[in-house]
Amino acid sequence: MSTKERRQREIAEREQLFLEKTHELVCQDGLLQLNMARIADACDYATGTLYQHFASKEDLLVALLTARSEERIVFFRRAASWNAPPRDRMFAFAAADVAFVERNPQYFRIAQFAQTEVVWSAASQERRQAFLHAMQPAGELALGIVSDGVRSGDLELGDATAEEVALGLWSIVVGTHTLVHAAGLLEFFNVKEPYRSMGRNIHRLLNGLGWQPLFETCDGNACERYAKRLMSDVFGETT
Amino acid sequence: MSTKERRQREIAEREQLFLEKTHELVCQDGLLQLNMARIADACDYATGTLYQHFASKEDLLVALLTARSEERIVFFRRAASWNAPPRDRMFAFAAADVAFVERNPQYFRIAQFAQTEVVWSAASQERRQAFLHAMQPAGELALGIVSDGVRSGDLELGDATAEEVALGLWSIVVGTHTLVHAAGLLEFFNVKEPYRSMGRNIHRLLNGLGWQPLFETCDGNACERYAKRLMSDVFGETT
DNA sequence: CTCATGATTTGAATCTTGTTCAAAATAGCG
DNA sequence: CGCTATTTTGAACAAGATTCAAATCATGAG
Repeated sequence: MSTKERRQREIAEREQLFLEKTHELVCQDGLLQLNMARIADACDYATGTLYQHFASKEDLLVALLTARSEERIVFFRRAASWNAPPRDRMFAFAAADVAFVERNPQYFRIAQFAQTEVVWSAASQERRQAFLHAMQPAGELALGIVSDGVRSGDLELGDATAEEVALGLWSIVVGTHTLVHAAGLLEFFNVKEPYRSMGRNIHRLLNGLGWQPLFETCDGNACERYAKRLMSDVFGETT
Repeated sequence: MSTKERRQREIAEREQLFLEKTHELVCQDGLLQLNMARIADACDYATGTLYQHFASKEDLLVALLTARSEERIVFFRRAASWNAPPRDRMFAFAAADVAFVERNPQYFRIAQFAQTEVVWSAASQERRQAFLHAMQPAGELALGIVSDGVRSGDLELGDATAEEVALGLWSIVVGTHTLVHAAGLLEFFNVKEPYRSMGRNIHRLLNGLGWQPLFETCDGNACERYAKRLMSDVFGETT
């Protein structure tokens, strides 16, 4: 039935609209002010209609995260497909998430909130699953870079697994985001330029893995230049 | 006035009671079920009385975190005062937080939730400040270990700062906690035994810093033995 | 001991916001 | 053009955070 298909499309479009407006509202007034009635209002629909798409507010938040994740994956993809040695691509991969979060500060806020037990467990199974699937390419890309490193002979895993290496970077990035976003925390502990420090610590971790070519972190200027070049080469003009 | 002092003490005691019962309720029924009326009820006080201590639910959560932080600091302190080379103490420091969180799974849940923008910004300035001050010893201990490393000649900072080194460990630990607590995430990405991987990655980071004596992470069994010994030596019997 | 006064406590009332569902509107179809 | 099924609506409901007027209690003077 073509009418059925049209209907399907209309519903999908409306869901997009809801998600986009929600994103707008969050950007505008913050997560704190977000409420279901306001979202429905902003889209000129009744609250009930909103609930035909999302089982709960939590569900909507996870869906929003999923929708916006494609954009995040674009950054990862760009880092992974950089024409550079695997070690640089691995570093770029971590930098990709910093670049993304810096351009989308509210994304991390929502992610942090949505992945909280209270919110996460209140979202529907399907939405959570959809989020994980949306993130899957990121995992695959990361593991791909590690295998490239092994294949090219730059990296010897020994007893480690590719997942372990990826987890190392991932946890540094997630942890740094978390600390950066906890207002007042890093200032209190006298940490300046956390992302710059993060970059150097990632270099150290990769050095510690023996991933060739090793990178000299003692020279602050060199680190600086490296980061600059990477950012312009990989995340340069587009978007 | 002695009566005034007694009153003061009584109020402080009541605040303790509120915090303890809240903690109990969270452990029992989870953060999701927590509500102000129930807390007041469980303590045989009216809701209004609860609000004389805490400006809001968020305020109470941050206060709870602060109260329980002393216990967390105990773990850090034990690691920092371990009779071992600075590098081992640094490693133990990170392990301390894992040991603490494993024994207090709900602490991290609350911390994660409370440090979310939504909750954190809804707590009062004073409570947030108090939390940061409660955490201060942890920062000082960490920096102390780094300086010990430098003083003993095991570590050369070069252009790095002690804060940067501490941030590296801190972000790995926080990041790993976060990933571990996001239900289903690590399973989905096929990561097994995240804390074990975290330990090895921390060794690699410290190796990458050139912090002597370097630790060979290629031998999985050696890592295992090291972690075992550390746990029993440092967090052995007590508590 | 008694009463006046101020501080504290109480819990019902209020307000906000997420969620539901009966009624109204709409669409599809013979 | 009706008839029926589906969708949309938004007022009603529920849950829980927060407030505040009234009640209670503590203190101290007379």
